[in-house]
Amino acid sequence: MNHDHKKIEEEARAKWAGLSLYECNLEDESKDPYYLLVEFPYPSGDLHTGHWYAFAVTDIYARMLRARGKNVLFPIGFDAFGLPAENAAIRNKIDPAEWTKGNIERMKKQLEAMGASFDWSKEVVTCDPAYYHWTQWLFAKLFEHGVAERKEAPVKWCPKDQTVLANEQVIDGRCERCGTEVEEKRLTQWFLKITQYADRLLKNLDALPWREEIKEAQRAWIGKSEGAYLDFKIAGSEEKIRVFTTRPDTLFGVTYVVLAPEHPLVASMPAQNRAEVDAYVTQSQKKTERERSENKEKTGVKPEGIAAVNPVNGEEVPVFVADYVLGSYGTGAVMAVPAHDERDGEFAKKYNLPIRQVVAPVRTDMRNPPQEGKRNVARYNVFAIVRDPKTDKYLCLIWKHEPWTTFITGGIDEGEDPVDSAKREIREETGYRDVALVADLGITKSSWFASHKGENRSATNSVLFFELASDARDEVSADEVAKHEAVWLTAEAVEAAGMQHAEFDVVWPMVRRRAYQPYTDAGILVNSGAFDGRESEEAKWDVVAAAGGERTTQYRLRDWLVSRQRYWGCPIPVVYDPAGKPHVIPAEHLPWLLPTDVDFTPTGEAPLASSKELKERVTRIFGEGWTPEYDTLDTFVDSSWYFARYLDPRNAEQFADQNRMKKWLPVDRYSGGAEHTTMHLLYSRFFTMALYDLALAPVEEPFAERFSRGLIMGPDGAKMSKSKGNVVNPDEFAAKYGADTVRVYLAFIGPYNEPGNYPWQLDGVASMRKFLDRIECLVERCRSRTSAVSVKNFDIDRALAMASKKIAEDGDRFKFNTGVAALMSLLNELEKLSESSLTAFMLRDFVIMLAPFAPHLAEHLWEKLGGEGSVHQAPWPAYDPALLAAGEATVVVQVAGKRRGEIALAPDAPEAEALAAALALAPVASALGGAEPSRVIYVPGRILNLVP
RNA sequence: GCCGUGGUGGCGGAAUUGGUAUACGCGUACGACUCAGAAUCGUAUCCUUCACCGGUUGAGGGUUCGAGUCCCUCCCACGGCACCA
Repeated sequence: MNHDHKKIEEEARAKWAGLSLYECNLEDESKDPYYLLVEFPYPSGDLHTGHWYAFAVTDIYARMLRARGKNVLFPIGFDAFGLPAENAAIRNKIDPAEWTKGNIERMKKQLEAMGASFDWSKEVVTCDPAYYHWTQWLFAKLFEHGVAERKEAPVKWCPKDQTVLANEQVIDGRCERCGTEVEEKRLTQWFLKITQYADRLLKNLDALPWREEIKEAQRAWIGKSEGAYLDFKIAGSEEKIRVFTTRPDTLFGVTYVVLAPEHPLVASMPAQNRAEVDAYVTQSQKKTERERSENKEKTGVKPEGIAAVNPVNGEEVPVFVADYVLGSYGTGAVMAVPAHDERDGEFAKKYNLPIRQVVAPVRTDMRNPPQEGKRNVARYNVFAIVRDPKTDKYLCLIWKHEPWTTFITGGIDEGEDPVDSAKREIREETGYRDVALVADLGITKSSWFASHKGENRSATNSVLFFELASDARDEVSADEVAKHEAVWLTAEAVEAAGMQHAEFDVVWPMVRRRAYQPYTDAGILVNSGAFDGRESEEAKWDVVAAAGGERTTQYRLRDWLVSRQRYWGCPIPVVYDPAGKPHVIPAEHLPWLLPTDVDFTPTGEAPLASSKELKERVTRIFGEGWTPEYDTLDTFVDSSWYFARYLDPRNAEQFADQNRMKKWLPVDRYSGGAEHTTMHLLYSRFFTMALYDLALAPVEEPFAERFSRGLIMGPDGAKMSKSKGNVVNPDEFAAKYGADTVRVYLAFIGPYNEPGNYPWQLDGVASMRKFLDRIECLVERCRSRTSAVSVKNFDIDRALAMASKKIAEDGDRFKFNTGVAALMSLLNELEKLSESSLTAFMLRDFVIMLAPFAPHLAEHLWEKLGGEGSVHQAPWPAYDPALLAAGEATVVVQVAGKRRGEIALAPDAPEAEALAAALALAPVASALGGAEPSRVIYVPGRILNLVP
């Protein structure tokens, strides 16, 4: 341990405080603006490794960009509303505001000790009335334009705490606070209509240069599906059931219709067994989220006397009520097609409902594809699979003049029943005459080239599964014996044989389960009246038209429920008139302050309802009979626009100045945790888009780039947790080794541009301290460290130029690990120099490049080296680009792609020169064996490959 | 189950466009300094071999003068979604 990090850190902090180095002048036109944003923290009280990783490493980039001449906005604030403050208040009887304020003060000190170069003059705190004033104002704007609305909806309810929970407060179907299983309740709540923006939120993703996994997570969250509404009349009634389907092509396969228990028709339809239906509905509504997800066994009830009419063919089918259909998606009703949908298939099996196949899988035998110019013959075949239950083997034919193994197949004669013709073929080809049909596996279509007949076959196959009833066997004709031999194969042998059936992949899983399995892919329509023979994908919209349906698009995304029956949040700026109609609070009464005379022990009512002051305030301002809104806003609303407020945090007239937003938005780079790639990111995008439509924001998309960082694990490689006892407190390491050591360690641990997991390794931290000590030692060793005399050293100048380029480029890619590695390599080079050839010039360049990573030590060394002002005001080392290309390059010589040697050449040496030098190498000559290379591949400066 | 991302030494990882695989660091071994230890410094460290040769980026195949990188099949890990019709 060499340098005194405590003293160095204190001195550096004192120096920076006097220079106000990090305050961004938003109006500065002399430099390029760059908005670097990192997710603001919740003020929980103490910084943990996650905070260090988030802020210290992002700070490296902020400092790097400043040195590279950008006008960097690197702001910070606190996402200060939320449950922990309220829970602390309930537990310890303290004011959530006081609790939060104390935590913020403590965290500010820690952030400062980290060496983070945040611009504190832009600080925002979401629980500050000066901030939530504008959260409320924006909510009012959204309400005025119909983006916010009040409606009844199912919500999660904790029966013990007597309160509504946010989705994220429900963990495995239980309340995160008390562990009670949550229930669903219908309540009237405030929503933001994010679904109106679903399509734009989806489409814009294509153009955003974000990692695919982030975009895919958002796409999945939005969950777009295209389909149609179809109306099924209820027989003998004017009522109809509207269903949503993405597979109208399977309409002829509908054998029943299902309503969700919540569907309005369920209560009103004249079911003969009304009591039974009601009992089912009550029972399924009592089911907790947990029970529904744990037990996927399908249940349902059939309202007797009710039938639905298939709009395409007038067929009457039964109706069921079942909770495998969700009330909140589509129309809350589905047409069930058990032949082509897994869930319907499962339900139909349990309730013994008919399964009607209407889509036939189509396969082409790729080993014998149909040949052009050959006759096409359509056939109607049987395809019989026979299993012997005693031995669990399958009856197969090994062909004698063809390289085939097959099941038993054959043509169906005119007017013959497929089962009869299968039995006939089995008897003729193998002699077995006593087989029993076990399952009809449906219809397939296949085509191949029948080489023994010289024609293309296009077959419709009836696939039938039999079991051998007895070994009784007839004589097989000599003709058949000449063609193939009948053998019994185990399942493994069948799979290994590579059966000569194009549809084997579809049929075989059904055989193994001895039953038809729903076929969910596209194919050719069968049993579909006028649509028979058409491709399912192509015909689907024609079926919709024939059924009088309507094309439509559905989304998985629901409207955003923003009401919370909580105290510590932004009050929803709404009051109700004596008739109960909501009105937004006029702008002159904003901020609509959170009352302080509130009892926030959970009682089942929103805590604000206990405030006398709030009621009096409403009466005073709006009059007798007017009542307050008692709910507060989801904290995700607070954080959906904070990046705009950073641009103008003290503005009392507007949420942010339009010109500043024009100049600074979108955010250039947003760094955050992988856990926020769906909700927070989507909500922020939605907010920005909605404000854009209201001409309140200049951009549709708030974030040009988004980077998700990884997670720091405990030293044992497992996720840090108190119960595992592997929690690392970074402040202890900062105290022992210095903040710079922790910063460099976190930068070096792995790439910052991907969400991996990195263990906190004790030896690794110590080795970073060693690295910093070596740097200090080197500076001490430099005799002429304050000298202004520059001594040319070609190799070192080139090494500095390469490091300057590489570290900057790696920073742009958020790869600080390789940036640190470049500094280490450079240090290795510099350490090799004698004391006399070591100059202050090269060391100053080195220290400037070190400064983003180790800001305190770099400042200290900068002073030792006689640097002017602060190292954090020094420009990033410039270099002559010619230096990078200068000198000799190593060209690798390969013979037939194998490395045989290397030659030193000018980067622009001609091929002839390279070839001559290469042939002079003994290993190259011997590898060529004296022969002339037939081909020469030369990439100047890189490689010379000789192909014999 | 579906979608996405990834798989490289004992460990964290590097290889930016298809062009020297294993940079940088940890660990380990040996050596120097020391009465001794700690710290520090030096050397070695993918496998095989005394050395040359040969082999190696989850497994197998393909494209190419050349593949960690591109294509196909499979295995494994992590992340997201999941009764969404």
